[in-house]
Amino acid sequence: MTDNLHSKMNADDTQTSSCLSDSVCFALYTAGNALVRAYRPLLDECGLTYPQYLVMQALWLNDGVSLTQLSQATRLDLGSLTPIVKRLETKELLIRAIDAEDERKKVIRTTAEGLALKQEALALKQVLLDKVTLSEPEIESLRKMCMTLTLDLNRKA
Amino acid sequence: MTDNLHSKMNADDTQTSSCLSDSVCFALYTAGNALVRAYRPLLDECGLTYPQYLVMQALWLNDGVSLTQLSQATRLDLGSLTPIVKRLETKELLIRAIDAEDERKKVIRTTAEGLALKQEALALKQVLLDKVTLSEPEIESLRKMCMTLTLDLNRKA
DNA sequence: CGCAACTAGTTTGCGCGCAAATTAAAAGTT
DNA sequence: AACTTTTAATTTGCGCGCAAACTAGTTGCG
Repeated sequence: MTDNLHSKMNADDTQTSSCLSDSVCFALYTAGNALVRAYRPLLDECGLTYPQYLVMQALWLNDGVSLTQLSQATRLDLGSLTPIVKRLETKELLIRAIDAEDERKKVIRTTAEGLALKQEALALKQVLLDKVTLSEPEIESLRKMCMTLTLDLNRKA
Repeated sequence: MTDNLHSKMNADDTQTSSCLSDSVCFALYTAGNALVRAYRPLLDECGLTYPQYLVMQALWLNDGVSLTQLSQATRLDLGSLTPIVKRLETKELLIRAIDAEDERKKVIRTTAEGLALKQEALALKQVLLDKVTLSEPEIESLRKMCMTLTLDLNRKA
């Protein structure tokens, strides 16, 4: 095991508080980066980045939504989402139309080409899953704790 | 609870494999983003970004190392690290010297100013920790699973 | 010695992630 | 109807994260 930021904790770490808390931040940050990095070569085959993949997933579940709705579904910032969706439109995987009811809103709809990508893209999960040594209950527990953490950190108070 | 990408899973999710696997990716990615976002206003007081904070932490633990060693400690890419370290040098929190033994290597050393930041910066952890509703064992479990996942995903085979 | 192979670090290019400022349309107010 | 306020989306600026190309020392090997 190569030694990283937190693999060895000396005595005075207890002094500057638990050290656990920050260690988990480092671990989480690193795991997130590793995830996107691992997904990249797989998604390259589909011509997608990971955030773009998230957007397509959201649309496969729920098509014809506004940008704001898409932002809530993917938890991506609107300012991040606009260029991502534009790139997906350039790739002709979706279309951005103006909502007739409310001209501020856009209606995002997958194209046939975008829909066609669904089976291929969703199959990639298994490739990554096969590399992971965690058990299914552990993975589910990890997922739940990540979601709890996200909610906790997003809370204003 | 606002509905996001994976909070509702319909029947045919089981068809396109477990859906668990991908849900955990989404959760992990989102939690990582939430973490950095939550840290930002706190670290602003120290004039640091989260990756810059990681680098300083690594140096507080182990000063006078090469860029490559720093890359291993923080698990940050060398290409990411170079500009980060340069910015920290601009802020006069560290100094980049050339290793006399091997002129390819740089020796990164914290300044007095960089060291002075340690107590202030490490205290910020507690602020974030206070927002989190997970128990200490859960946090430790989360940390371990993230590290396992990182190792798994970085494995070549 | 001379030269190929390797290593440490930098640079480049692209796509985020997000805060802040901006634009334009809708809703509320008097 | 004329205004303020709110909302939806875009734009701008900056700092990553990383693959790929590059530069410049170092090592290995005949």
